[in-house]
Amino acid sequence: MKKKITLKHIARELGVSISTVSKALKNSEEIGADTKEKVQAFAKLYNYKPNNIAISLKNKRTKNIGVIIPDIVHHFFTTVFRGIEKYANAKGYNVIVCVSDESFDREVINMELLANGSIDGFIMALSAGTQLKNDYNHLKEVTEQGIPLVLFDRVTEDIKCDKVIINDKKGAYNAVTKFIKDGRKRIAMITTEDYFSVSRERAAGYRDALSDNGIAFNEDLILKFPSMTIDEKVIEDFFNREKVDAVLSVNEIFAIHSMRLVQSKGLKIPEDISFIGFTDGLLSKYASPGLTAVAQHGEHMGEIAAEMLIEKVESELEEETYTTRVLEPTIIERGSTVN
Amino acid sequence: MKKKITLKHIARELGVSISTVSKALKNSEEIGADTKEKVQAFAKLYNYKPNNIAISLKNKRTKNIGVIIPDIVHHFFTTVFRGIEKYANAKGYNVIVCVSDESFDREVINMELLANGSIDGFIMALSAGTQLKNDYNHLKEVTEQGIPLVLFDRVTEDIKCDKVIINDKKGAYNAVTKFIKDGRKRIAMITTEDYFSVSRERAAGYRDALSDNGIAFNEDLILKFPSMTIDEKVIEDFFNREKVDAVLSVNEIFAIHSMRLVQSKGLKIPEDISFIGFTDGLLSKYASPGLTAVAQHGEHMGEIAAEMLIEKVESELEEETYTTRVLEPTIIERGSTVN
DNA sequence: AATATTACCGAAAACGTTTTAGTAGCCTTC
DNA sequence: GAAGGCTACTAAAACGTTTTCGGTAATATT
Repeated sequence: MKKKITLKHIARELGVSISTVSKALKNSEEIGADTKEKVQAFAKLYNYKPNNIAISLKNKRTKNIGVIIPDIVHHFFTTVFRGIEKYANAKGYNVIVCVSDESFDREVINMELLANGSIDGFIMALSAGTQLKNDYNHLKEVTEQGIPLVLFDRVTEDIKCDKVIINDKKGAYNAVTKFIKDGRKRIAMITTEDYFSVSRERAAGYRDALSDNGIAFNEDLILKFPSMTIDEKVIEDFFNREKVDAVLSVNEIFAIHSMRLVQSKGLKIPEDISFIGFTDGLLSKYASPGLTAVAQHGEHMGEIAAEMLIEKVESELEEETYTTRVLEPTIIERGSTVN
Repeated sequence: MKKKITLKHIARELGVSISTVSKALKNSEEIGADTKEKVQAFAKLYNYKPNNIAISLKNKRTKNIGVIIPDIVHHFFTTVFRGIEKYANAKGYNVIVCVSDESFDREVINMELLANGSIDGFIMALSAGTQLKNDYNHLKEVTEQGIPLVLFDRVTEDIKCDKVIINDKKGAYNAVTKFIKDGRKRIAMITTEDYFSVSRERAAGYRDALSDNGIAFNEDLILKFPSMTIDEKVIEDFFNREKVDAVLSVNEIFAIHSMRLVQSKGLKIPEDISFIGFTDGLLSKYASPGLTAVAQHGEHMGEIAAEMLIEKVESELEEETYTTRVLEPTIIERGSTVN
């Protein structure tokens, strides 16, 4: 087993001091040409690579960024993650991921763990538990320590930091407007409880689009699920009870389930009823018919988040200016709506 | 901004030595009760948390494990990752993820980056590029340095290390056997080129099942794609040319595409043609009809990989015994096959 | 009263690196 | 021939811990 070689080993072997070796490897002007050559050759021969941990301790910079997301088996989050990873990697940063599993406690634990020197900054989307509890002290602590933080997608007004979100309201607004243009009258919305910031925004867009087009808001056309899990029965009851000709869903799963259900009842998509779902994921693409989707551009969002974070990490001055980047959603039209 | 407090600060503030503070916080017997109390109270008040980096440098243990996967926006890999993260987290480890993007070069770069002290061990699935190039020197270097390595799913015989795979051959064998039991005669296989270890195994299982049941292998019924991307036209030609009544696909995407195609040609699933796909992901679940799938139990695989790795990391002795865990695949029956 | 024991605490090294502040030795220069 | 200026190097501190080894009182033992 070849053990890792250090500056000390090289110094001893070559009969010079550690500082000489360090400088020689950095091609410092202070060191004579022959010594430099000797050291560099030796280092190459023994494949010397500086120890990251020691450098981190010295510079108080880890070149790691911490990402905390509610779930990793989730198309949107992985897409954002890919953007983060890509950008960070290109800038020489590594990414440490922790999954909060939608739990407040796990979010707090993971944050505290990473905040003790392991990372230079955080990128995160709030867990459901945290949004429900509405407790952001763990975020506050971190920012007060001067650790940069970027929130994406699931954000909160309560914390002053950089944020990047998509214009969920506008996404919903555009989707509903499209339905109306297509002549739809009874437009339903399938959503979750309001403690998700995104659900709130989308609901607002839905209402605005209706009222801007002179359609009365009808509470009966809103189907709310308490969590991300679906109750097949509830969906069935809803579609048996209400006559709807268009459905806006806050996620793919709800949309796909509903589509299958109405199809099994003999309705034709998009002739009898059309669908638009949030998040342009695999399911939307491969459903039959394809599900028209509000694309959230996760990868781009991730890149921007990483860019904002690294910018803050590398800027020495601690300005207290925080910006929120709002990305524009786009509608990807597929077979579930008339084009 | 509250800066992080260190042992030195506490020591100076309380007029004791650093070692005393360190020991007091560990509740050492060497320290007097009143001093301990004083130190602990002060530490709690100022929310002292030891610096992870310093501890890592001291112990030569980072409590980080490096995961390198070909793609993160991929259901199977994220599932495995969830298993890894769960187990590792429970054991007090963090996970650093790097994405090779199926590229040999990026796999090498990421490995070298992490191998310089950032992690205690690796868990990885080989990139397509690496398998194609058949060059495993970067893995060899790492293992020679005594850094534990666990390969999963996409593995190689050329490296001596712990591995965890599913019995791909048996998965394919069982799937094909099921087709035959259901009375299918012309069983096609949609796969990728052979340099993926998994594709090779699955092809072997396919052939074995045929021959064990006295069905002649027919090269014409094998559709091979050079990569993960699909050419719609090629699929169409294939199904126009060959009359098949069952299809085994090495992944979901190929299967879903084919299903949509044959459905558009008026064939009924599963009456006229049945389908089984590898990887029990979202698409299989939500396709119509649902796609019968060979489940790979990714999360379990991830847990096992993490368990094997941490076991090696924490065992001082460097035994040279490596084991390969083979997980059994199971078939999840859905509407794409007759039950 | 001399010695042994205990309780409590501190100094210092170590992990591997970077960087500041020197310090030799040699060469100019007037 | 002394002052100054280079060149080429080294010592040592620092980052924040942990841990070993001592050391010094106070107390206990003979």
